[in-house]
Amino acid sequence: MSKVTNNKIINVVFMGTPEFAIPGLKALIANSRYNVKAVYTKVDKPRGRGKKLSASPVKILAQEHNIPVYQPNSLKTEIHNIAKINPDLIVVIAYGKILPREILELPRYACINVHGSLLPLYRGSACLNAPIINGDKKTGISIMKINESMDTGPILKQFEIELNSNSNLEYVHNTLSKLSGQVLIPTLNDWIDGKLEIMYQDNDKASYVKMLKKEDGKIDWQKKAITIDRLIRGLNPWPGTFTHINNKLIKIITAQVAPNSINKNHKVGEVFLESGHLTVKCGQGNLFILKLQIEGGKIMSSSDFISGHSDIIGQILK
RNA sequence: CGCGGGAUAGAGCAGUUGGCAGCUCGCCAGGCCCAUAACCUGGAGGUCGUCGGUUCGAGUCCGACUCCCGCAA
Repeated sequence: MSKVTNNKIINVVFMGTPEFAIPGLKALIANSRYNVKAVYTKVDKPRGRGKKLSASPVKILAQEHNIPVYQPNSLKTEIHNIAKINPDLIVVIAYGKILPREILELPRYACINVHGSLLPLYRGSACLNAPIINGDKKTGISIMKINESMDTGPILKQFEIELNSNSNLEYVHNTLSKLSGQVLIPTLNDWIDGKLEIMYQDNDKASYVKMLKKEDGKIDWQKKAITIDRLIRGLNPWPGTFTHINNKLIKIITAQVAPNSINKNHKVGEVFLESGHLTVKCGQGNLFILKLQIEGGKIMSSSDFISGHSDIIGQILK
């Protein structure tokens, strides 16, 4: 064990795909102790209208810095290539693929993952959404050593942020993403310099969140207003929450639980006006709809919507 | 060439078989009331996305283009 800080350049392979991984990759690129030798990201997929091929944010950033980009379908065929790169460290942020054991064993400072929840809570891919949907008071990021199963490895460090009744997915995503960019380098430094004690996860307290499907955003008006509001905050802007009126799709962008004082005789899912707000009766309580989006239209405030659709008052959403 | 919807007043929308450009909200001026996200009267605000075609006449029919959006990924 040496007390002298190791100033040797750390060769890094970075693996990541979406916007969430960008601050972390930027931090690595900007720091002179780390040398990003290669970037792994998911293959370009047809996205958007017209099904045009589009590159991941991580790929675009890597190319801007002339870092070699690899996009294999499976990492199993890449073991040889990564061994050739001979990284001291592999950093994984939202890559979207499982790393085979042989790769885990390659770098001497291991494979380190930044996960968007306070593990052992919310292992899995919907880790950003789950705390909001469940109404948690806090969430955060866990920087951990990857082992063979999903998000179960020992934790190097955790960083918390607070949530309140207005926190939405966009806030959690942006805040945690930015936070990961700030804390990644100090944590890696401590790890490499042997200053960290790793903490094993308590499997009894663990939970797993499945990958979100579009259908998860369908609003069930039978549920409590507060539950629906959490769902809306936890799923927007992506994958979004929606309902139907007259067989037309309406996305609910933002809402707010209405005061308890309203207690009129409406059916569940019925739309009515209350103090100028577009309001929906829920299984318990009422929900003010603040912003929505109709098929083919842009996001608009509910008051704008009412201007041209006053006939929806009294209709039932389903 | 993945499927589909749309562009009309500041905002949201309607506009039938081509025939004077409309509605709700907002805005401006005035009025009313103890009072209101209330009501009354008056007013401003449009090259109907762009270009071309058909027609005596096009928001409306035909063609091309630009932009926006839902599905799907």
